[in-house]
Amino acid sequence: MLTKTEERYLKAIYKINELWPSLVSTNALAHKVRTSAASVTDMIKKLAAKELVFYEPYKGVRLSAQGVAIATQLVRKHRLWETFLVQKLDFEWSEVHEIAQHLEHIPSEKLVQQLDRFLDYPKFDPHGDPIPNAEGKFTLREQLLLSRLEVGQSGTLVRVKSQQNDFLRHLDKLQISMGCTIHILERENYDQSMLIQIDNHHTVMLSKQISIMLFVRPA
Amino acid sequence: MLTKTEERYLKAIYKINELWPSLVSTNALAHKVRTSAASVTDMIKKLAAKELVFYEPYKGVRLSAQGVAIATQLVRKHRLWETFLVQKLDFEWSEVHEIAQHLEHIPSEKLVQQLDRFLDYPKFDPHGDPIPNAEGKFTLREQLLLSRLEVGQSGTLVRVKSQQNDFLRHLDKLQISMGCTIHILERENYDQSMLIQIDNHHTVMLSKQISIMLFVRPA
DNA sequence: AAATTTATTTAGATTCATCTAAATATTTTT
DNA sequence: AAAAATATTTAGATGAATCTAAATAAATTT
Repeated sequence: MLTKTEERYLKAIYKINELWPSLVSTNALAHKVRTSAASVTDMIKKLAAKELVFYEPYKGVRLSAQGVAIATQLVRKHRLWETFLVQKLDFEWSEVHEIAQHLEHIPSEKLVQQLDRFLDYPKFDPHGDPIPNAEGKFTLREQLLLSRLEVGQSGTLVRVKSQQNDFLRHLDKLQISMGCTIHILERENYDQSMLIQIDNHHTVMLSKQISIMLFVRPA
Repeated sequence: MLTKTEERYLKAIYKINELWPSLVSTNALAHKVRTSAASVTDMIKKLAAKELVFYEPYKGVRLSAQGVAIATQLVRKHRLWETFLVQKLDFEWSEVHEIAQHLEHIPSEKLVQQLDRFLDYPKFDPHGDPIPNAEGKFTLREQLLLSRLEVGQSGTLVRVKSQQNDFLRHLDKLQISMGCTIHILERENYDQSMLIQIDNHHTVMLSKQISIMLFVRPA
């Protein structure tokens, strides 16, 4: 049985590796779990002793097959709970990440299974992230960074790249929500900001910073 | 902010005190939280320093008003989660206690509130235990130990006194479930066992041991 | 009331996850 | 390739929750 902390590290390694597929550095991991590099080294050794990661001192760490399996189940639980909180308990998408961080560590195979069934086996969570099934498999959708769309093109918002509270609440303010249609009206060359129209309705300026955080399915 | 362990102790004191309204002894508490008396003494001092309990060395411990408030909220969360697991996720009443032990420590005021709403403000959990509301108040129903009913009398099962897995599964086997009608047909004098009829249908022998674990509302 | 038994507390050690500071390895700059 | 900067590991300490063993207090028995 793993401690909550061990699970946190495994999932952090998984997530970093998802973005940057290579050995995960001690520092990157320390940043992700908000602790010191020294603590990370300690924990990595523990996980290596349990054969959940492969570790080469000074080089970095990567998950073993077993480590991947555990991390995937954590991601599954996290995303199912987020879906539950939004769909059933009327939470905002900006509120659920933190609570799901706790819920994902509740130990019960049956709980996840029944939750999945209760939600009718959702494939994506409120942020558009894919939900692994019981076997750890998940669907990848066609997706493209909004910043890559050309002027004149349109896309449907299918995923956001950050769960940060203030980022999501900013999107709320702009009335940008999952599934909305975004049409590119203009693009400024000097700062890559873009003028967009949302759901054929209102028009807003989007900074590059934001446009690289949104995934769309091109129309 | 309290640790999960501190919360466990507070709730344990609350529950022991509920059954035996007096100072809670170190040993009783040690037994309840399955640890040593020495550990309990340590923890009690910590809780006393936080003014959540009043502690007299060698005499015992009792909750302060603040301690009662926290314990009551834990009971509330525990019972709401149990209700959720049975009503929404199709768990058996014998399976939910352990999972709820974990869920009750998830920190989020809004989570409890929304869960309560989602369940439509239930007053009792699957074992018939009253669910405190957000203010900590709960309803007491008229209830009587089944063992106190006379031959010829009937009652409706409204509460069970234990959450133990094997006890509840034994009731399942006897087809005794919450809300069923129990009619006393005979009582043996030498061991206080009773012959009962359930829902005007099948007939079984109940040992005293079991009859003192069931609360009924007399018909 | 003294002796014995039982309950409780104290003392000292252990494990987990963390920290800071110092040492060492690696990478980058010059 | 040497120097400087950065990243990583080691060493030693800390706080939380636990343990065992020993000391002490309270309750019970004789």
